[in-house]
Amino acid sequence: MKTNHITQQDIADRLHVSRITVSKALRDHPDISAEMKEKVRKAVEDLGYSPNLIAKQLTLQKTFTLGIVIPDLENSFFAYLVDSIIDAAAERDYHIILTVSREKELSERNNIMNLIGMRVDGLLVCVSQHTSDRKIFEYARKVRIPLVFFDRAIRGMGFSYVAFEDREGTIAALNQLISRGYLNIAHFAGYSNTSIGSERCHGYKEALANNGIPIRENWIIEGGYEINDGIRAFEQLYATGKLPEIILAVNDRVALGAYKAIRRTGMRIPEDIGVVGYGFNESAHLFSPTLSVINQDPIKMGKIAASLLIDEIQGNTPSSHSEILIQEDFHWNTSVMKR
Amino acid sequence: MKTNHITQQDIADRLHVSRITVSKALRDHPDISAEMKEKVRKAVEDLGYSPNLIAKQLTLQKTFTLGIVIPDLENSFFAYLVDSIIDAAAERDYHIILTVSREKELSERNNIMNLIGMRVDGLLVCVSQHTSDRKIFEYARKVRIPLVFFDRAIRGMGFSYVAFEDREGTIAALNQLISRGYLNIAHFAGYSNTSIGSERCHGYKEALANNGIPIRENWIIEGGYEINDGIRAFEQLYATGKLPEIILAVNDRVALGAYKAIRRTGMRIPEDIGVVGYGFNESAHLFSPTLSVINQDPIKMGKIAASLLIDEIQGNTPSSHSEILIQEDFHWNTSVMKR
DNA sequence: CTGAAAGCGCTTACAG
DNA sequence: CTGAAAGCGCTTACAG
Repeated sequence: MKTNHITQQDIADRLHVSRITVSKALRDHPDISAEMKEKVRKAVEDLGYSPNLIAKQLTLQKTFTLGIVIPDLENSFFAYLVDSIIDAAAERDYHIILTVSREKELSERNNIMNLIGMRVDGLLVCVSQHTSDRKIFEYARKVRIPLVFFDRAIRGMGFSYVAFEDREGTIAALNQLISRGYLNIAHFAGYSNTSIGSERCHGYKEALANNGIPIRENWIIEGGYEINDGIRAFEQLYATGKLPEIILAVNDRVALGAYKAIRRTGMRIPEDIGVVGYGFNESAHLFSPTLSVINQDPIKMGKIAASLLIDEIQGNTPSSHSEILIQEDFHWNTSVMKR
Repeated sequence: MKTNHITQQDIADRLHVSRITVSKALRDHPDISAEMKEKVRKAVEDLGYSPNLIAKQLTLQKTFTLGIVIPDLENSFFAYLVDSIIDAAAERDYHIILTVSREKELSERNNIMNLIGMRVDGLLVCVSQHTSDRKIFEYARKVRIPLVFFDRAIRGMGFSYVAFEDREGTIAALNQLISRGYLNIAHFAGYSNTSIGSERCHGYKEALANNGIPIRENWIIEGGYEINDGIRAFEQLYATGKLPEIILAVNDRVALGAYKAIRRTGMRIPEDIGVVGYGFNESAHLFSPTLSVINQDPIKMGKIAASLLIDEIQGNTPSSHSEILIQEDFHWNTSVMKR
């Protein structure tokens, strides 16, 4: 069964005018008389006309659509982020086509090609963990499609980038903890070949070094971003015999894994050991005790990335290669004892 | 700065053939010689040709795109759902345009109109809580666009619908609890004018009635789907003086609110009071103690809804008005003491 | 104030 | 094996 859409021609036929007249009336062109516009308005109503945006896009060579590429929607950080991108885009009359790479480089590539094929006006991408080939981004560059990276980027290609001031945020948070007397802090790290993993780990090391605290290599446990990685990391740490006062987990899923593993040993949070993660308020409050976090606001990031991209699309930007770093602040919640 | 896209004409020019030849070669048409196809393939590579899907869609009168309308992406149930729709759609070569209504009827209407304007091949919608006007859905009917409701629907309009077998699932779960001796069960209900709220509440009442347990009206506390609603409900219940053994919360956010409010009183879960919610494993395991849930698998729902819709689009379906109910099973986790 | 022409980038019968 | 014609539904100068 075919769908049943009315065209401008149908309206024109009914009113015995040309379709150009209808097109103009619809866009409130000064050429057209008020009476004619009113007639058209009525016919639109009666017939249930819905303008074919595809045709409009082809004609205008603009789609008013943004393509998003994210690694994973099941991570609530990204869900909030996408939600805020949708809002920010809608405010400026853009739609969103959403694609998910599932952290696979191949899907990422296909998604970007498809989005370019759909002629989205711009691309918002958070690269997958394993992306190493820059070819697809060189292609994006070649066809001159505006592209903004957020949260995770391929650097040095001249695309704009929105990220958190991760290293600074880490240092500030740890300084605060250290000044309260917490000198024994371990780090469950991500991978050092991702910008997030390496920035956070560097921040950790720098903070300790700045405060003259020696770094114990077996207190830095590298290995992934999932719940199980947090469990494994704690087990490994536990096996060393000597436990820290606080664990700095590279993200909230790893922190959750740490919670689970800690509980299994019978230890209590925060009395026996404290946990600090990176995250945002809504997700920190799903933990009990509520997770202390170096705060990363996905809503703020989404807004900034979307408007940066739209500015580039509309040519409001001086440089098309801005790098925006969002400040982080430490939220001291109940997963760390107040001192 | 304009984008820089190659067209079939550009390829034709370079190869000194007509664009029709190129078009045919690209779709592997038998008309075209193997050598010519090879030449075209090479030119595509060299020039970086990316087919303009907009033009293709206009010509074919098909977009291979599904429009999604959900109330809220920040609810992880929906995030998982959308993710699984994206996957299921991708498997059959469909894209997704995602819109979020934020539970507002007006946004919902605008989103649907836009999606129809974009000429998506079909619509997947979960109606907002407050939708009362059917006009937009009558319009969808009129233009004959395939539409499948999921999770929440406007009934009686002849659209297909995928939902959970909520009442049965509730009854089965409560039977299990009652047979273990839990006779005092309260219900934090949603709104009775939403299908979810009323189905769950009916299931609750029926289960008690079936087991000859009198219904205490002040143990049914109606009022919303958010964390704060759960907090408020528990405070109200607590004020009555007489507490149940188990609280059946209408969803996981309300359950989380109950957790928080319970903790504030110094009571322990599950020793002093148990909590049961509706949800899915991934979200239940974010709770500690892990939440016992009447299981609702968003991934299953997404897959079913997407393939039902695509079947309707492709005309593989006998009736375009199927109603699919997904079975629920009870996951007895640590938020209720084992008896 | 109204309309004819050309074009956006593609595909699909139909000829040759 | 290759191409000319018509069309998808819209918009935008340009005439009248």
